[in-house]
Amino acid sequence: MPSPRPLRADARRNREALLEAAREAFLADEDAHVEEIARRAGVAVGTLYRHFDTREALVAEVYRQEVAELCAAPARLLAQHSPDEALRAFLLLLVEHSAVSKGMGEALESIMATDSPVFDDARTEMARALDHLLATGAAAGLIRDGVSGRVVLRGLGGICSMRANGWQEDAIRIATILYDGLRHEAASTAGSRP
Amino acid sequence: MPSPRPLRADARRNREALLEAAREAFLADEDAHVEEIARRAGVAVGTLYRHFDTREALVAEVYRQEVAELCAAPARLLAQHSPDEALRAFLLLLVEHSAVSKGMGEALESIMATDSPVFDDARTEMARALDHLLATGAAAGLIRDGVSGRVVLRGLGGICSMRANGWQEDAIRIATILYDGLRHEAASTAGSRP
DNA sequence: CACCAAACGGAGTCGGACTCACCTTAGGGA
DNA sequence: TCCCTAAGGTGAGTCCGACTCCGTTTGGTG
Repeated sequence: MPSPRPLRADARRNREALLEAAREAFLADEDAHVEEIARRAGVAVGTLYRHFDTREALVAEVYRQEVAELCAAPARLLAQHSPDEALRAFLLLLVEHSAVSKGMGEALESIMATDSPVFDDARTEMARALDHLLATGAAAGLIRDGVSGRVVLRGLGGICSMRANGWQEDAIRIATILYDGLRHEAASTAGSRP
Repeated sequence: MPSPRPLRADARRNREALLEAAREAFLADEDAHVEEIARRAGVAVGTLYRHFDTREALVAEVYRQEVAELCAAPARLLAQHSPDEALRAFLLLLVEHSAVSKGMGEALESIMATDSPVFDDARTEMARALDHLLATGAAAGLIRDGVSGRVVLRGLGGICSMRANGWQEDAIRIATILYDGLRHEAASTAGSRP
């Protein structure tokens, strides 16, 4: 049940090459074609499709790795800052990450917009990481409670799906507004917790 | 310079039919094919392409009309409620509008994500409408100042680009958080105004 | 080193958006 | 009323990208 077969050496190498090529391609050009990615990886399209069912599956895998990296951030930030500072830092980190890799925004967007099982793990992991951050803050009375990581994650989707000019300043402002909204123990409530 | 030629009667009729067919098609099925839209309108694809350069141009026009409708809302709400209540009502109205027409979310997303001149008018109009709302609120001391309609609009993009299950409750919560963040005269600031 | 299942290559299929050469018709003028 | 003509309509065909399929190659095992 764990792994039926260990994957042949050349296959593993090609898989790696494809992921790397895809990452590069997506960073350079948002809608890179499968042929182009395969070429970069030095394989034929058939090989690409042996490893990834569809173009989207490849995209998903690349972004899953990216997201996993981001998921480690909240715990690290909590170790270094107060919970509310950690929250703010995380929001801004996310904006920065989006700036570095334009592809990232699309990833979050997809993660949010689909029910695809491909993204479920990433979503869950990220939500858990954020839950930790929010719960710690709420326990300290610094952040409003009753807000789940999943909800905040969706708010972030809006930040990262923007690619028009001047988006980055706007993203920082939105992150700040969200942060203030979360920190502020609101007079208004939004119904039962999600 | 106003209009070079007045457009023949049958052409105008077909144009209307296409827009109507497209609206229906997009409401029913997010990625309706051009053939399908043409069929619904009772014309051939060639006719569709005589009126709209690309599929996207057609989408843009349909959504431009939708957006124009939403743009009228802030002024109306201000006439009936206090500025902060009007703001909250508008945010929730937007969520509701998204619920009714799934296509709407994609529209806002596109409006935000592209620099396409197609959407410039809609964006500007909407931003102006929101500016009015925000400025009125700020003047009354009910809403933080220094926030432009454009910025809030981008925050809304996040609300409306969500289509996963349970999105609507989450959208309402995010709208509320944004609202609280905007109303709250923040201790923190987000740099100079955008 | 012989074998064979796993992996690879790449021409071919398929499904969309879009085009273009020809046909149809609204509507203005004689 | 009936041409005449340019605006408008048609739909088979092109193009282009994701994806498939089967003949060929190769890692790794006895």
